[in-house]
Amino acid sequence: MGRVTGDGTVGKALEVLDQVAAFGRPVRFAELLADSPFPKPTLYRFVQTLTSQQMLAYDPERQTYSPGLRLVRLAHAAWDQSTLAPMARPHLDALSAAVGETVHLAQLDHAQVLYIDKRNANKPVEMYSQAGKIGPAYCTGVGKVMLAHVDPVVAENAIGQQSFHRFTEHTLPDADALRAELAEIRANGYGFDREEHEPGIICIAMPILSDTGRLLGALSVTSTTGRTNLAGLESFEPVLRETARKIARDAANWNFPDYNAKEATRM
Amino acid sequence: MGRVTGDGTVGKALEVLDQVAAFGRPVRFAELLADSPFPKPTLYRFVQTLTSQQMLAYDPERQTYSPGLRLVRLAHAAWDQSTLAPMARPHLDALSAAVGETVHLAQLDHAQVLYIDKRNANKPVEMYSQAGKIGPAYCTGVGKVMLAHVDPVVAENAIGQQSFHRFTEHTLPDADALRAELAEIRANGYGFDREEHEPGIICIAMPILSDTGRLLGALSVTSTTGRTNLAGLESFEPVLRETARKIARDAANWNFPDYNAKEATRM
DNA sequence: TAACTTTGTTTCATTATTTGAAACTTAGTT
DNA sequence: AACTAAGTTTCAAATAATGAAACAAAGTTA
Repeated sequence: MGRVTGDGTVGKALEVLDQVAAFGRPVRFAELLADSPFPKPTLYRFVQTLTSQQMLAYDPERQTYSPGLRLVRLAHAAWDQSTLAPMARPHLDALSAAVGETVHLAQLDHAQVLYIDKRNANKPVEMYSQAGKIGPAYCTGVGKVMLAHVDPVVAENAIGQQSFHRFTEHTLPDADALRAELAEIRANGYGFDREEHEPGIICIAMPILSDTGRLLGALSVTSTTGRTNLAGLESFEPVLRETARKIARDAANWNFPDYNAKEATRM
Repeated sequence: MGRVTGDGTVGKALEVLDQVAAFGRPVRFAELLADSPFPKPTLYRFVQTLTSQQMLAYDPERQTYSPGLRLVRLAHAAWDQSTLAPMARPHLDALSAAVGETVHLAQLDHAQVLYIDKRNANKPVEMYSQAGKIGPAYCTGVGKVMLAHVDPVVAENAIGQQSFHRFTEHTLPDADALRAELAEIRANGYGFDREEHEPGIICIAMPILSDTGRLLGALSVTSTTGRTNLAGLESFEPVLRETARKIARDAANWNFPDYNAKEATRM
């Protein structure tokens, strides 16, 4: 299943890392090999290298590999430096308290939705379980509002990569339906998920835009058809809009051009 | 500051990734170069490759690099597959409710403590902020109980890597003091942090051991000298021990030898 | 016990990639 | 216009990756 990796040895090694992560459970060398574009010794050395680098963890008893702890360390830095999450946190807390429903914060990653934070109304803990999770862009509220507001070239590219798998009878069936929906979202300024991903699950989603109009991420409030309906969710629009604005404001001030803090040393 | 990387090109690229993560803020190419063992074009290509692989994110406006979103995706898999966190979660919830204080779940990573989950008694949200964080082993409760119960070769190696920076007047000053403390912890079965890392902060820590005695991780309950003392914390010992036992039990059953689930395909 | 099978590991000549001094480009000074 | 600093490209030499084949170890079957 040779992908068009490029990027030399490093790219290939990372492809192996993705493969292990995708298995979702400890995996044996032979299982990787059966699905690998690489010949046996090549794959073997990649796995050895990644393990020695703590990017993979090896269980000698079961002879299995899993994603390694170094990834958790590195991701902590990524989450803290490269996402909206740290500065959005207090605003998410407030939003969650205000609406009393599950709240998501997401960013666009490649052509997918990456959830970077979450508040679960009732039991407010379940978090890392969601942060880092990815979802489809074409059938989630946050996905659609982000596609609607991102650079058109990026959007078209992303649209071309959607699977348009029909999760429910309300799932948008193809690229044209999605494009029409995106136009409507642009007109309104926000969007809905009308049971397009899971039956009974609806949400209202709001883009987070910088003052120059650049897409930063998206917020959503999720509920069920048993508890409310789209009109009910629409009543959250003002607080959602305000929260998005605050996050965008804080985001503008955060990337502190603080380049005097650490002076270049030798050279 | 050339480390003994080894592992060829992949190892070097990951070293660069660590360097970017360590900066803790968006960083320019020249800043990396000033602190890099690699010559300019070599570092340049690593950064290019990592960026193209989404392991780094590039901000063209500011010409800065940060850890990339792919790390967040990968870490989600790592956290879910390679840590105690998923199966420990309900037990942590229960423990947190029982003791009403901040609770940590940690694992040993290399010679450091890696916090993989947390319950904050009062405001129970603040999580990913802690998951992925690392801490010193020689002056934290979880660090010491883990060093006390891990394979002696690993422990000695880890002891050799501790900095023994004197955070407070109670910080253990050197390897010998630490070894004595570890012996005492082994005798008791659990340990304390006696304001060794931060003044006023104390904790009781309990190792999580498999039925064969292998170290899996550690739990701790943290409080302040204002609210309680070591004797007060010691009253949590039974519930801590029981929680550790339950997590170990679930851990034994989880690594489902489920190798019929996905059959190797071609080959 | 011996033959077979499966899985994991090592070898080594060939091939392809990485390497880095130097040169070049671009943008921002002075 | 001359200078400077940061980023980018070039290309021959040095190095590392490659993978067919052989090997070792563990488990299975006869």
